[in-house]
Amino acid sequence: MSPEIETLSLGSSRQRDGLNHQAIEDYLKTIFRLEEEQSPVSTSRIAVARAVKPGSATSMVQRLHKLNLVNYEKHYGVTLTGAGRDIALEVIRHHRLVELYLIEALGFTWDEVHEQADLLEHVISEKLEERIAAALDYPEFDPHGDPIPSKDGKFVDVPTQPLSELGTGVRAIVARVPDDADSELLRYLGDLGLTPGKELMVMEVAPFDGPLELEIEGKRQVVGHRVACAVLVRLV
Amino acid sequence: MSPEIETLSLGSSRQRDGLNHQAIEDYLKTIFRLEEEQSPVSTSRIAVARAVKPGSATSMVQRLHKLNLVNYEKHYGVTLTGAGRDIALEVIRHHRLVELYLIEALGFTWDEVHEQADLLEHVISEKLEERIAAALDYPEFDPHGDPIPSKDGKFVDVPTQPLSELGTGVRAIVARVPDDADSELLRYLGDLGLTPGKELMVMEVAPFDGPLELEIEGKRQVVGHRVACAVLVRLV
DNA sequence: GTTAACTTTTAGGCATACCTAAAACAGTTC
DNA sequence: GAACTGTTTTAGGTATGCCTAAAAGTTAAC
Repeated sequence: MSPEIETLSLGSSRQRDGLNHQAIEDYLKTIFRLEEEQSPVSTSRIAVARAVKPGSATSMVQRLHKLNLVNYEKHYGVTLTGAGRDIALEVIRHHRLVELYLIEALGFTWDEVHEQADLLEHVISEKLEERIAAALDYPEFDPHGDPIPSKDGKFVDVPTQPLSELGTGVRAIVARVPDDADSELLRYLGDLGLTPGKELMVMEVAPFDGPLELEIEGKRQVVGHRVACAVLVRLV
Repeated sequence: MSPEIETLSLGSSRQRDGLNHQAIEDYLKTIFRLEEEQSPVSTSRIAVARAVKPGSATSMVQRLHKLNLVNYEKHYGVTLTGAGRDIALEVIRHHRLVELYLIEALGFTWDEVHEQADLLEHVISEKLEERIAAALDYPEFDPHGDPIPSKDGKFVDVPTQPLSELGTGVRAIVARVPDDADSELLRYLGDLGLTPGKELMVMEVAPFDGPLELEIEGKRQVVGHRVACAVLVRLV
């Protein structure tokens, strides 16, 4: 690791060297997520995901490239370097630990935590991260079912598929729900019982992207197609 | 309150309007503290306290003035407006609540919390602030003995004096220790038993700013003059 | 192979928050 | 009241991270 990269991974470095690492960390996190969908990542996908103009994304990518945090070839795409991935995973680890902590220790509901965690993730020192992880007994998943990377960058990879793709009669367990969804959707999912770990059975699937009828904890529920797309499940 | 000020007091506003409120909040906090010592506050005192050049302090003061957060007359000095004071007190409340929380809930020691709290204080939402305060049962003092302002901006004002000013035979209770001191000093004070709430008696005072001999919890301790200046006490 | 449609990059601007260096000012001394 | 001293302000410059608008590049259609 070059000296700059070393500095980047320290929580309090913003104070010392004047760099605003929040923007860098947010871009790396975005690129990591987009790479999971498809790699390499185009600058336009980054622009859309970050809600900035294409030119802004390109110039930030060029900066990340100079810092050796991404591989970048113009008109082709972007991938994270090892150093970039390390930082992305650390920020994601902070985010997911904080989300779980806010719920477990401070009584937040799962629809409230995402925004607050987006702010806190950038200012968590190594020590605080460790204390939070210890208080939660080193959890592997956050409240939305997303895996929490360990300190060495490893995390559980559960193969999942959208609930919307299941056929009638299939049994499955809710694995993940979107963590950045608006609160409305998460509260709705919570009311339905569609939370990570819950077992469900598909009773009926209406054609042409119609609603699904589910049985969850003995209760029959009907959910629309768009909602079913957002919920990832693993088969029993 | 003008619309800008309203926005300023929201924790997540940095995301929305691109303003970096951290700098503004830090300046307001600094001015609040300096006003307690002496009001109005000169731009040079601000520059020293914030470890920036005089010109930088002046230009930020001019900006705060435009935002109606400070009263400012050039070559005379700066005072906080009501709106500026509100923001300063909110940030201070966050800082002190977080310091106490890190110690009480996450096992930090009192010499470790200041730096982390300086980062967290700017990203605590109203809701998180409330949950932390509730978890601590709405405390009135932080671990260093500094009063925690309530939501409506009120806080306990304990009249204190430096330990170094006491005469032989005087009994006193430790009220406050510097919260931004380096960890070394705080650990040293902790080892001596010079923590808020502890009762002490001055056994002997050496002349010419010499050391003091104290009795704390039945043990005799000798502390140097510079250390005694840093500890504020109230008389029994 | 040229054109059209789209994506991507470049060029030039703006606000924040710092810097340095020089000019302006205030308060004191002679 | 003129000169000196130290403080304070102004002027001009840098880096970040966004913007808009125009240029350049890529891909697909004809």
